[in-house]
Amino acid sequence: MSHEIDKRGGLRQGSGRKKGSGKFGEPTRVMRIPHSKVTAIQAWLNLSSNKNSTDVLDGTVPKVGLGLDKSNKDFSGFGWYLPANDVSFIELPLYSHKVVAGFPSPADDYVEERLDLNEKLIHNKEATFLLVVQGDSMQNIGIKDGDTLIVDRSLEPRDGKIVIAALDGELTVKRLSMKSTGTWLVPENDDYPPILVREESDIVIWGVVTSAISQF
Amino acid sequence: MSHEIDKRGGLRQGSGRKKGSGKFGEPTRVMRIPHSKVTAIQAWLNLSSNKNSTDVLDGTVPKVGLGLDKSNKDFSGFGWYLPANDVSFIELPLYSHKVVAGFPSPADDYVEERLDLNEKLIHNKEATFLLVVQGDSMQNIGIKDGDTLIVDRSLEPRDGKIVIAALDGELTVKRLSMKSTGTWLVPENDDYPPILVREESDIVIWGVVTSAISQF
DNA sequence: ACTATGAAAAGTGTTACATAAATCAAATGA
DNA sequence: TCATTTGATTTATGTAACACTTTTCATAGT
Repeated sequence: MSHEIDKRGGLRQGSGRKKGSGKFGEPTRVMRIPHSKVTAIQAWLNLSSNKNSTDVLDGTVPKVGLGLDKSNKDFSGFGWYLPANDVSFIELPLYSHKVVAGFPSPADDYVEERLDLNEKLIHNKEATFLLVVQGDSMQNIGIKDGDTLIVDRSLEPRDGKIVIAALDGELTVKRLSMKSTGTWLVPENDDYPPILVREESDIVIWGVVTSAISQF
Repeated sequence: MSHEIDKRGGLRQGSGRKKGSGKFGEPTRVMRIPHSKVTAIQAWLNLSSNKNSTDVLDGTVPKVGLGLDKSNKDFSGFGWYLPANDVSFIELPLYSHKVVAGFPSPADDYVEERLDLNEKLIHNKEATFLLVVQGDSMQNIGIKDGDTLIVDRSLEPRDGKIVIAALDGELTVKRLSMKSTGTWLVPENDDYPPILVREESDIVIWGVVTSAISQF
């Protein structure tokens, strides 16, 4: 005769571990990572899974209607932070065009203003990094191959802004365009087509380009 | 009777794919990554897979991710402006906390080296000044109305350099061209003609343009 | 009512596996 | 002879599978 089977457990609704209860709070997937970056990525993952960390960027994180999920919140991780060195100050004379119509010398009274390039170009040094452009997809607005971009990740990506976007694992610089037709990443070069950002697209906005520097 | 077995191949020394011939140039391991960070990490790995480069400013555009859907032909690649500590990170196979500090993080503690834009852009502080462009005569090389130019008076104006020239009392930015036909000030805009600098012209070269800055 | 027990559902790190790509040497062909 | 083809060999790479672990809930037992 059959002895009593333990009736504990059994199929029941709502049992089991809850989704999102892991240390990342979201689903995961496996990726192959080169050894030299394993430690760095682990550190980053630990950083962002640390809830009480005083993330400088909290609160200034862009919210975009890009079909992005809450992954937006974790902007904290990437980009090389190269804040301006606050020790060294170089003040430069700035001549307005009308003034230099004459022949002033840098030492004379025609100097209207002196400024520090760091102050002029970097407004939020903790959230600013630089990168170098390769490619010509933005040449119409003067961003050329080899130019250095100053990127501020604390600025909200708005319609019309030049943004750095990681789309399906590739970094691009494009103009963000939010139309009734959807959200687009628009090159400034007629040889390249605009890219429609679909709902299911895997996209992360890394920051807003505030300046482009060409060196001759 | 046994027919002839193909004798091609067979065990041999040194055959096969070489170690380090993958896109990362080093061994890899699998890691579990939260979905929200997959794109960012992919982008970062693509950026950093410029193996042989020790050039601080260089960066190569990633090739194809194998098996990955990389439909996006339209791209502008980037090179990072790599700070010194990142070079160390690449060259030294250490996993100390110091090295991980090269990994981008919003926390100030993780920034080892700060970049000074003044140092990057200005080489001779005493002889350098800024001015703001008016007009579009140099738009072909990305110098646009409103851009800020960094001008070094200590550099010698040579053929091909972008210079600030005062010609007959008027200040212009042009490319200096010294040909057998004479000395020319050449606009980078087809709507404007090159200007021949005659013997009797009243011309002073104010300096050589080293950088142009566009702000968005 | 309170605790203990065990099944269920999800998380996590690692291994395994199926191709893909790269490389070399023998075989083949010009 | 010398270049090309062929196929084995080796490493690379993305994903599936696995062996746990952890969390959660329903029921049993006290």
